[in-house]
Amino acid sequence: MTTTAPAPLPLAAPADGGCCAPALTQAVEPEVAQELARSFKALADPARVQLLAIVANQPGAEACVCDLTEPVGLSQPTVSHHLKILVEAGLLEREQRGRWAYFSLAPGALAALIGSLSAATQVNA
Amino acid sequence: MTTTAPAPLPLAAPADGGCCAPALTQAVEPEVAQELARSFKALADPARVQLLAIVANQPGAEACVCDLTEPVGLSQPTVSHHLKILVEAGLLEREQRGRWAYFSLAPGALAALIGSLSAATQVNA
DNA sequence: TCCTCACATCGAGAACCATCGATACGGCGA
DNA sequence: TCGCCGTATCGATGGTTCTCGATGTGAGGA
Repeated sequence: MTTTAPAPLPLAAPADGGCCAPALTQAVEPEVAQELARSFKALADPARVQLLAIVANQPGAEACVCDLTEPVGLSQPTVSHHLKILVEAGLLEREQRGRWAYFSLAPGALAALIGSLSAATQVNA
Repeated sequence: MTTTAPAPLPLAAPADGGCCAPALTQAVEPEVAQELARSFKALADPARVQLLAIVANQPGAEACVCDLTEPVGLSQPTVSHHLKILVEAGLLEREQRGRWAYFSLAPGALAALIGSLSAATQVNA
């Protein structure tokens, strides 16, 4: 499970810092940051953004690999590789139907990711 | 400007595809996808997510480099490097005050990014 | 004026990632 | 059963990025 729940985001205790401000030692748990970064890494490639958008805009919001190879202009193994990354990030879902593999948006995954990001960067002055 | 406006997201004309579905040739302009990926790449590192969260949670929502080096556990040049990437992505703003450099969240940048992502992946069946 | 401090830049080394051709796997029709 | 077709996996390669120590730069204070 890559897209973890938003979580309470526990703030670490502030320490009397150094030069200019007290500065809290941590704002988010390193694990949370790593999890967020892992999800964003899945979106950090133009091809994967395109794949996600194409799948979302397909009638029925699903597509098989043969529909995706041509639009992104990449070879079939490369597209398969990107799709695997998106599935592992929890952003896409894969369904084998006959000899075709259909990919669809994982419902709520993007919303959860956005929620976690918003929670982590919410200003509490 | 890295975080471009959400844009109308023009859908390309569908072409009679191959095996399973008609398949539109493109769902987002390659430029838009590249721009989105560029922004997400800035968030695709745990250190940068932590930096963003720490800055956001500082009193006044701003911090200088010396406040950030220790919490993320990286050397000062590395932190400076990450901060530069975040600034270039439009997520942070830098203000030189005396001999300290203060970093703060760029207002609206994250919201714009989320908006673009949502627009690109919105299902229009 | 000189020294100190905060930060940025440089150069190098290691790790990671995107991409491809070749190939393996599994379902389906003949 | 055999061959075909759609996908996934493998191995290699070139480019990117993360990280550090060393060094440069510019502002403040003595």
